[in-house]
This record gives sequence, C-alpha cells and structure tokens, in this order.
Amino acid sequence: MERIDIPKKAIYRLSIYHRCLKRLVELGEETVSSSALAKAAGVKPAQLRKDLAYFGQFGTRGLGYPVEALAAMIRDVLGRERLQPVVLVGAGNLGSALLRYQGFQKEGFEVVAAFDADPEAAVSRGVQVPVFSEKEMEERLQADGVRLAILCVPGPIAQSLANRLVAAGVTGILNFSPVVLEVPEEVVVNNVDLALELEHLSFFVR
Amino acid sequence: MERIDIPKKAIYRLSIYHRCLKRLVELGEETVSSSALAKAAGVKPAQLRKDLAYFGQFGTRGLGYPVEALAAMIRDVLGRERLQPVVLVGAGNLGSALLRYQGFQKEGFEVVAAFDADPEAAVSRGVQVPVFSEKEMEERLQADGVRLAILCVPGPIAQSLANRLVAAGVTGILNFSPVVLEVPEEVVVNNVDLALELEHLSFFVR
DNA sequence: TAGTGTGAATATCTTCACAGCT
DNA sequence: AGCTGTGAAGATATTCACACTA
Repeated sequence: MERIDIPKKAIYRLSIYHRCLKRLVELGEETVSSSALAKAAGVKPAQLRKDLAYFGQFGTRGLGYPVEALAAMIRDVLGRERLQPVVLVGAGNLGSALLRYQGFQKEGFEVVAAFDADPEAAVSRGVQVPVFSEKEMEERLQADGVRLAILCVPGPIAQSLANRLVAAGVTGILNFSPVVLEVPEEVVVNNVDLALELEHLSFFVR
Repeated sequence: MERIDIPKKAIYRLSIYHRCLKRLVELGEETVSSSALAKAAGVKPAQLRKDLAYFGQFGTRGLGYPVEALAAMIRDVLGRERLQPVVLVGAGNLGSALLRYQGFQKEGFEVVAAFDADPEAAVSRGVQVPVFSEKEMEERLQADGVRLAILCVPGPIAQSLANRLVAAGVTGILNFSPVVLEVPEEVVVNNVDLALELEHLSFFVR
C-alpha cells in the first residue's frame, strides 16, 4: 500500500478540488493553474501542487493542469469511477432528511435502501428510497454487497448497529450518532457530530 | 491570547471528553483516570493528559481527575457556561431537519430563530422554532446580539448570505453548504460537508 | 502503587523557494 | 515568461517515557 504516507487531509482536499474542477468544466475551461484552483478551493498553491503530486504528474509547466483529465484522475483516486451503493440506517428526523437531501445524489452516490425499526413512519416522512425493517438489514446488505453505510440512530443503540453492519460486510461508516464507535481496524468510521461542531465554534466566538 | 498554541483538534477532543464526563456524572463516578477517560473518548491517555494540561492542572497523581470539576472547567473553556443563542438560515430539507433534531438542545444550544425565503413552507414541515422571512434577518440578529449561525442554504446563495450574517455581527458560522466561504479572518467558519464525508469514505473502502 | 504532568523524541503536515520544463 | 514538481525547512501535533507525588 503506497498511499500510506499521503496526508489524510489531502484526501478531503481532493474532493474539494474535484468540485471546483466540475465547475470549471461547466464553464468550458480547458486548463487551470495551481494558483487559480487553489484560490477557489481555499488553500495555498503549493499545497495543491503537493496534493496532486502524491498521485502523479498531471500538469504542464508554464501552462497548468488540464481540467477534464485532472477531474477524471481525482475520481479514479477516490474510487468514484464506478459508483458505490450506500445504505442509511435510522430513518428518524435526521436520517430521513438526509434521504430527501439531494446533496448525495448530486455527488453521484446512490442510497439504495434505508433501514429503520419503524419503516412505516419513515415512509410517511416523504422518503423516496425504499425503507425496510431493521431486521432485514443483514440479508439485504449481503445480497447487494454494500460497503458504505450512513448511521443516524440514537447514541445508545449506535454501537450495536455498527457491529451488525460490520458483520454484514460494511467497511465504511458515516456516523452521525454522538458516540465513539469501536470497530475493527479495517473499517473506517467518519464522524459527523453536529452538536460538537457547534460547541467547537462557541470556543472561538466568545 | 494565550490559547494561540493549543492544537485546534484539542478543542474538538475537549467536547468529546465533556460528553464522556457527563455520562460519568450520571453514573455517580467521582474520579476518573486518564486511561479510562481516554478509552471512552477513543484517544491515547497521553494525549488526553496533554490536552487537559493546556488549561491547567486538574488531576491528582495516583488518583485521577475529579469528574465534576473537570466537566465544569471544560464548559468554562468552551464558553458554554452561559449558553449561546444560535440562528439557522435556510430552513429547507436539511435545515428544517436540524431544527427538529434534538441534538443541539441536548447539548445546551438554543436555536432562537430561523430564516428562510419561504417561512410558511418551513413551518409546514413541523418546525417549532419561529421562522422569519429572510428579509428580517439583519434587524433580528442585531436585536438579539446573536453571534452563531447555522447556514443551510443552496451553494449558489451561500456566500451572499454569509456576507449578510457577518455584517450583522455573526462571528461563527456552521456551514452546511458545499461551498468554500470567504469571510474576514475574525470570523470562524466550520464546514460540515456531507457529500464530501461520503466521498472521503469511498477512498478508503474500495 | 497508581496515575498525573511534562520535556524530549517522533511523526505528520504545510510552506518555501527554486530548479527545470514548455 | 509562466507555472509545475519537489527537496528541504519549518510548523504542528502526537506519543513516549519517566520524574514526581498523593
């Protein structure tokens, strides 16, 4: 595994660059300089160049980077060339909002199914994605070979659902529950902790 | 400003420690060791001790940290002793879910008002918080002296609303829009970019 | 003995600055 | 002339390891 020494934050930035590049494609730009793209992404030019250099040489000295090709390479690096199916667990308030939220689809993720203890309730919230009983989770996950899950359940049950997801073959969890999940080390957990983000702001604001 | 050399991530961790401490308070624990608390928070003991040491000495050698007092000091450091009012801008799908979401209240934040171009629609989504027309934003912000805002509007209009928030005295923005906001340097922006988090996972999962 | 507080060592990440293409 | 690619320097953050103390 050669990507061992790529800064984790660089991966985040890659996503941001990709988004900026998509805008440039729409504008019909053919090339972009590191300084222009860096500005759009809110980073320093040198950092952008270094981030890209981890994956190869894509630019032309004196000219810049080819917009289209660079976007394609980032998609490739991020594993976004063929799109990953995703499931969502816990279609409560936040969960069902995420299901209606267009942001994931816009970035090319397909939420193929949702699971909840009370599927009826979720459906009544206007969710389009099929919502199944949480009991069917394992069989459906395995049938579809799903590896990415969004977890939006209350704190106290988050760990046990995470365990079940992992056992069913999920290796990436986007966790909205305000809980530190324990998972085997081959599983990646990404925490989005809304209250924590607000709290963090409040430190800088007073 | 002496907190200049405190790792930014340490502030995040402080919030996590605080959450764990609250649980310990409920359980009636009087003291906790760095290793126990670190385990609960998902960090190494040495890191926990270092994080706390930035703010003073709170532990007793051979014994551990007093749960209650430590929680109080963290609240103090995070500026959470008196609670900050927060507003939410953009009560669409995601925004109104956040308004119904109990997580903020549970952590002691009060969302005092929401603003949207179409307040009726938001109210019809079952939002309890008063929703005002986006036009009234400035006057109400200034009246209440609000300094924290949650921004959940579509990308294209995010920057202009951020500008208005800043002009009206907001100094901390929790930004859910998939856009890099430009703000004066005294303003802190905290980005929560849902699609980006998923994309990040997909890199590690393939 | 159990467990904090911390300097020093290490690891990680960012920025500089410039050689080298086009 | 303009802009990339990158080694080296600098800045930050984490971890170790142990002196110290209740």
